[in-house]
Amino acid sequence: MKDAIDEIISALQDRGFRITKARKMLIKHLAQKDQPLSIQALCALLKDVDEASVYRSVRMLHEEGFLEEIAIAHEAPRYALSHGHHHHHAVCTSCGVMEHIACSGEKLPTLKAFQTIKSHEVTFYGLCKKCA
Amino acid sequence: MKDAIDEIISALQDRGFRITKARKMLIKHLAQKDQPLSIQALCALLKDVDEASVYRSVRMLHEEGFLEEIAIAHEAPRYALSHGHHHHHAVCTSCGVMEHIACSGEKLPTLKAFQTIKSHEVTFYGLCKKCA
DNA sequence: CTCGGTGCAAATCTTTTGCAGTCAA
DNA sequence: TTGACTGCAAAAGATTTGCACCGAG
Repeated sequence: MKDAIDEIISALQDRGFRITKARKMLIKHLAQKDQPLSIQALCALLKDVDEASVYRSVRMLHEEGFLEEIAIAHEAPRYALSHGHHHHHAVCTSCGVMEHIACSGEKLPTLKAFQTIKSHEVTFYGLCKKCA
Repeated sequence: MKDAIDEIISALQDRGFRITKARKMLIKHLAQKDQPLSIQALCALLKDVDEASVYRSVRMLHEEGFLEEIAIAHEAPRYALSHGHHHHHAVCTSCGVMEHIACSGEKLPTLKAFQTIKSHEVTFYGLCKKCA
C-alpha cells in the first residue's frame, strides 16, 4: 500500500507536479481507506485542507489518470485510486460500502462482502450510428 | 403515445394529484421526446414553467413511480417515463443520445442505433453481509 | 529564488424552501 | 369555495475562480 502511494508520488514528480500536503494527504487517505470516497467525504477527512484545494487536487489526479471516478445512482460520484484493470462495483444500499468486482474474463466474479443483490444496472458507452 | 400520457394523468388524478399545466407539459415532453432528459434540459423546454416547479414535479412523478431516474457517468441524472420492464442503457459519448436495451432473458439484446461500444459499466445494488 | 499550489473570499450554479396568490376540482 | 400548486425570492449547498501569499524544488 505504501508502494502504491510512493508510485503515484514519483509519477507526479516526474510530470512536474509538486508534492504538497494536500495532495499527499488525499492520496494517503484514499489508499488506506480502500473505499471510493466522495469529494464531500474527502473534505471531511482533510479538515485542514481547503475545500477548493480538495476539488482542485481531485480534478488534477483524475485528469492525470491516478483517480477513477465512480458514478452511483442517486449519489455524488466517488473517487478511488486507479487500479488499471477493468472492473465493476457492488454498492450496499444500506451502509454504502463498495466492493470491487474483477471483470477478467477468466473466472466468474465473486462477491465476498455481499449477502444479497437487489438490482443491477448495465450501461454501455459508445458511438451511435450518426456520430460514428 | 397519447395513451401513455392519458394513463399517467388518470393515475395521478386517482391518487389525488391535480393536473396542472406544469405537470401536463412535463409528461408531454418526456413522452414525445422519447429520450431521457436532465432537469436542466427539461427546464429549457418548459421555459414558461418556474424551475422550482420543474424540480417539484419531477420529484413527485419520480416518487410516485411514473419517472425512471437514469444515472450516467459524469453527468446529471436524466429522467424518462417509466417502462415497467427491466432494461439497461447505451449512451453515445458524442451526442448523448440514449438507447433503451431490453433485459428480458429471452433473447440477446440488440443495439439498433449504435455503431461501436467503447466501454461498459456494471453496478450491483444490494446488502452487504453486515447490513443483511 | 521562482512560480505552482494553497487559503480565503467572492462568484457562480444547482437545488430547496417559505410564502402569498392562483386555479383545478 | 378551498387547499394543492405555482411563481417568485431568498436560502442553502456545491463547485469554481481571482488573487495575494507561501513553500516545494
